[in-house]
Amino acid sequence: MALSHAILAVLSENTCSGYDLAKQFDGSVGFFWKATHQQIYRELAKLEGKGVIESREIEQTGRPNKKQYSVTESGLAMLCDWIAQPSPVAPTKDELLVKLFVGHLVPLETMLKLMEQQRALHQDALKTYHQIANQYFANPENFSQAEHFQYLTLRNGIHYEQGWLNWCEEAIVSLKSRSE
Amino acid sequence: MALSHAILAVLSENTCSGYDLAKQFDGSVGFFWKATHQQIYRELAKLEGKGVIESREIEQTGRPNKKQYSVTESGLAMLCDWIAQPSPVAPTKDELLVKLFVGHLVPLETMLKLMEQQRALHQDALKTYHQIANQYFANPENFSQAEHFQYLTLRNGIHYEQGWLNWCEEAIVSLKSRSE
DNA sequence: TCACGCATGTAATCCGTTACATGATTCC
DNA sequence: GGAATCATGTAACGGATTACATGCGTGA
Repeated sequence: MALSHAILAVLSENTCSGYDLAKQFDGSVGFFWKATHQQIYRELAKLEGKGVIESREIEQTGRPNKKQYSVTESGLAMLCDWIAQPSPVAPTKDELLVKLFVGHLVPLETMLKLMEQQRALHQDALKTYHQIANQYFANPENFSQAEHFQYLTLRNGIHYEQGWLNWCEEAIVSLKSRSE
Repeated sequence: MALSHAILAVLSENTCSGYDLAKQFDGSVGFFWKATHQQIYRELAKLEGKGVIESREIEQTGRPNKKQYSVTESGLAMLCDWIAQPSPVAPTKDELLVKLFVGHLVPLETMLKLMEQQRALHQDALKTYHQIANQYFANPENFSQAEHFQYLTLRNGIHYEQGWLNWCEEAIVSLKSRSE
């Protein structure tokens, strides 16, 4: 159910095509909600059927025409209703932790290698987030309200990645010290 | 694909029934991989078909008989192979962050209420994790290898929840200060 | 007596993933 | 000439969710 709301959310910011949406779900919003273009096109058709979004064909020269979607009044009402509902904590599904849970089944080096790979991935992610912060959110004094909210989601990502990095460090040290 | 591996992982620790598995996926392992009993029964049937697990009927008096599953040699090999493969970072899907992303659409109080609810949920989770640490992992010196690995997954949960709490604090303060 | 725990399952629906498909333009 | 970008979709499959279904035993 939540993909539909995520699409409404993105469309409420800037009306755009399925293709444009797919790109946003592979950056910005994609940091906390992923979707492929196939999911998006299917969902757009459904949402238009319900009347919460509407489309108009945009003629283009040189490139294929596109359908630009926008949120209707009833769609916006639906979105705001949804926002106000309490949200449960997002359940985690983490493959690495499943592996670690039975880490004693493989050589310690194998497990250490996995952990170091994971650490590198989280380092990259953190670096990306810091770059975004410097590029788009350099001066918090001048934020619009919308920017302020988006900045808070970025801060979440930074806390999250930093937390993972701290844990990776701790766990790697702990595994190494135990092997001696 | 990963549910099958998670089931193999749990079964490799202690051979048990679908019902018992379902309970574990609603505690311990469930902290990083959720599954309902329907998913589990379906997957068990598939895994038995492939020959990576096998079952034997346990007669019981007073309560329904149960099928006890255990991992076969080929199943264990498959599990160890899987563990050694590199794992990508688990993608996050977080409803609250989608809401926050378009938080300017609703009154600030609504958003603040959501954030405070979320903070309370993460406080509870952190408390639970600390209790588990005190109950089951009180003296790290005497850990078996298996316990050590499981302790590391618990430490991950603690880092994760603490990170979220820190962010909630920061975000709530930031939202409140901006409203003045 | 009524709810809860034990134990297993079917059925329907929905969501997510992967592959396939088309066709123009632009950049190297 | 070939790859990448823009733009939209179909088809098939598999994973996840929710509801429905059964039936015995135990304890409040």
